[in-house]
Amino acid sequence: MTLYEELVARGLIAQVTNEEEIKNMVNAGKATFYIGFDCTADSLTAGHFMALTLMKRLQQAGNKPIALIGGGTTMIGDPSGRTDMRKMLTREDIDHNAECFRRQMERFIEFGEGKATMVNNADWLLDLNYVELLREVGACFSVNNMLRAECYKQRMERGLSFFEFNYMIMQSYDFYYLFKNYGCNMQFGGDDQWSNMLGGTELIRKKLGKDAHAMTITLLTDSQGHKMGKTAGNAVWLDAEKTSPYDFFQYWRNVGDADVIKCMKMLTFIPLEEIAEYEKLEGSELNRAKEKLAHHLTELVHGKEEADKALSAAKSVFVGGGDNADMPTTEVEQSALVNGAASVIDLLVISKLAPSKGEARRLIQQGGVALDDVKVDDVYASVPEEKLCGGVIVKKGKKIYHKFVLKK
RNA sequence: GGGGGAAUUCCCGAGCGGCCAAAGGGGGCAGACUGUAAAUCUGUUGUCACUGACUUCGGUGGUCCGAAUCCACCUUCCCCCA
Repeated sequence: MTLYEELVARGLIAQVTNEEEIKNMVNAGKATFYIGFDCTADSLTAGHFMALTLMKRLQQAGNKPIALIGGGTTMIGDPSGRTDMRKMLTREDIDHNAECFRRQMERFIEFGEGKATMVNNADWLLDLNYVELLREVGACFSVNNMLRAECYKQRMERGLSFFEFNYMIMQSYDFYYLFKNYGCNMQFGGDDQWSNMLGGTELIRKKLGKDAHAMTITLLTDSQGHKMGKTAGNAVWLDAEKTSPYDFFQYWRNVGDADVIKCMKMLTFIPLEEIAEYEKLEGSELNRAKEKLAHHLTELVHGKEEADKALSAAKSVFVGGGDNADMPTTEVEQSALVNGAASVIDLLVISKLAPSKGEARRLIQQGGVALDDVKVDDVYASVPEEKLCGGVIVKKGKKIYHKFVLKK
């Protein structure tokens, strides 16, 4: 099976400019492609992850990846599919975020001479001269067409500033710049980037009379059409500090039945034949597939050791037995004790299991909290110091377990 | 430049002087049912010292015994005319 066939089989490809040419180029390892990452946060997310795996797949087949950090474009913010303007970030924030991205990517993609390259569009975008740019590039864009672009649809209803409107031009310029200076002949991106990417191929055609290609990756959505990689509106981060390996593992362990196989195909490097085996599973047997998915992804992002730990911690909690040493744990300060005991409400708040005392109280009232597997029915319940020394396990809801130990 | 609207709790959206911590929906959380799934039903969803108090309705001042609701100014956005 050729690389391109595999990408199709995994359901990764959404749209392409010219399938035949792209297929041949990619299969032959002749593509130099780029994917842009806007650094609006200090860590990559599960959403970026698919793009990273794609870069890796292509790199393995001999193609040359360019990871573009959007130090310049982030100064504007992509309005695609958004209903409101992004908050403006300072240059310092952006530089910091770009650095964080670089570190995370380096663990995943091979950079270096003859391998992947990393560039930052701040290096060329920030020095552009306005009038010059208008004459050189602006002349190539039709406002009429831009307004018709899918990515601005939503914003047309609520208002789009000229500032953000320019995002497409910046992104197109990136592609043009990389084409000229790095021989980059293809761009990848999320499917929501399609219009922006076409802007680039068009610019290259108009300015240089050459063909460049674009290809978008299917957006990973669950069976209800929601974007995956978020919990309650919060991103699932690749940074262990922001999303612990255990939580990362749990996120994938908990995907819906209808989504496991899709996730396996799109995110993992598990061979398709093996996935086909998992696809035969039904009902509760699918839990095996979920476990595999979660372990595989956690291993890719955090390493085998962390993945094993997360698996064993999850097993100890949900199946019994196993080792609970790696369960998420909070060390309770001596100062949190009142009369030699820590109230359950305080524990819930300290560990952020509950955002406020009121919420913690409600959780207990609704029977959502258990202490060492015994339901807590008193709002004022507390854990005595002796017991806390040995460690207690608090269960919040059905799936969240957290260990508390008194800090020595 | 002229005219007309709008800003409400996580989101959408009611409220238009006291009965408003603010309807309804979405989302979240919890309970029941389950397979760490989905669907469904129920409860809950500002903070705290929780039968009470405190802080919230774009911002700042004002009117009033009393303001999310009225007035003035400011900020941002939308629509129409140029």
